[in-house]
Amino acid sequence: MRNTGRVGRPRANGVAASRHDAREAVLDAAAELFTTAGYTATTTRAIAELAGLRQASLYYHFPAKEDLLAALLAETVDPSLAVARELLGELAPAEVRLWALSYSDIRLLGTARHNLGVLCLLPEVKALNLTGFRAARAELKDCYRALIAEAGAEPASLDICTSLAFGLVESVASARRDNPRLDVEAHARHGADAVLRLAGLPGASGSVRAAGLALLEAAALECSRV
Amino acid sequence: MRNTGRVGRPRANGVAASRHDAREAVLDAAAELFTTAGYTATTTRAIAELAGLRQASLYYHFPAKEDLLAALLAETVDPSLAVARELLGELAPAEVRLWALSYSDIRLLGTARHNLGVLCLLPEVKALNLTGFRAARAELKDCYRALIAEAGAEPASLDICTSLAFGLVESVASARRDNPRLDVEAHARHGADAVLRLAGLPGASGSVRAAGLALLEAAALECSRV
DNA sequence: ATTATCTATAGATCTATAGATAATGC
DNA sequence: ATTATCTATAGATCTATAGATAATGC
Repeated sequence: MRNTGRVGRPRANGVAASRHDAREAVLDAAAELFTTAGYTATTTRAIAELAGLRQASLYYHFPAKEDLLAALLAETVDPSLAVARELLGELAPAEVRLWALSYSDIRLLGTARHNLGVLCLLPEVKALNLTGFRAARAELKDCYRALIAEAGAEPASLDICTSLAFGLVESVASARRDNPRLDVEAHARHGADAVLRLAGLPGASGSVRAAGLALLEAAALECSRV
Repeated sequence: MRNTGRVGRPRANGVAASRHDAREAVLDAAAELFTTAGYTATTTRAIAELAGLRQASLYYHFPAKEDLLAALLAETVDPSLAVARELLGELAPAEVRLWALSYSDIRLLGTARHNLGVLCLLPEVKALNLTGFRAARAELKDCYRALIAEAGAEPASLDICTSLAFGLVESVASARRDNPRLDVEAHARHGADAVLRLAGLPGASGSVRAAGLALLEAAALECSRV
């Protein structure tokens, strides 16, 4: 063959893609299959087929199947963590920052391609040694804890409040799986309201919402998606 | 060998168990491994080893691996559904019944052996054809919806409220995995309070708690664990 | 005869590696 | 020479079945 414009042996299916695009296509296929069928239940052959190349060719882009999962998990938690770190340093009241963080996280999880949020809940994530992701998720949870504490919830139930808030936010992944046509924007607003209420804060007054949205927009934090 | 008191060829490891106990041991082993490693990642060999018999002997008790998962899922959702059906027929205010249902479900999920709640979140459950479980879980969710509606939440957000409440209740499974020493009783009380608050109900006053607990005790609903 | 197990294995995978190949780049 | 793929396959599973076996029950 001549002049496909790409180096390397052509694909069996004829499609040509840049190195970067090939990598993305593989990740995209893995995301779809991992989220719907599960990690172990998804074979490298199925991923390759969906991505348009042969099974063995995956290993040119990723050293092992586990690295696909690691890359996708990072893609899920890193943007959330970036927002959380920014918000921790802002001057707005803790209540407003907690609302903004909850809203932003629900939105990120709800709009990410292929419902990547469910990956966080896979047992394989705990069993495999995905240290980087686990540390990032723990740090994110700590941000919730810090904001809840600063907003003045009674300290006796701080851990429980944090668990409940974090669980509520992450549950958008289940909700989205149960109902793929979920109204993510509404879910995010009501969900963030709910986080304030369950933390025992007056919250959910229109002013907190407005301040939270303004805060995110000011810092252009919503666009920090990878 | 003579007089082990059990019919059938003795086990390789010498332990004798009744038919019923053998079945329970297999389910117990499957529960532990499915919840920690995942369904597909758990091999029938590993289950058998933990249960104390040979891989092929599983198939005397269950026709296929999938039936193990189905049995465990039923064990998880059936008690919750039984409570929900009872509560729908009670005369107490919807607010109290919603509190009681949330509290009871969080407690059931939080105290069940081996954190079976995480099974509901496995992608395999959606991919495989576990019709019975899926129907039961949908009915349970409908009970939440009915109680939230009856308690007077604004109808525009009924579906979202229901998703959030259901997600918050089920999230005890993640919380328990993150922290195995979780205080389930406290989590259940705060979680049920949180469900009322996120539904926009005044709730969480001591009187609702007391009435909810009394309602469960009166109907002896908490003991309906399989 | 019935029961509950066992041993052995068929048949179908699955992940990852080895090494060939078909492009472009120089 | 370098790059990105391919074909082929090693080696290790995994689920489920076939058929033997070692108890008790009658």
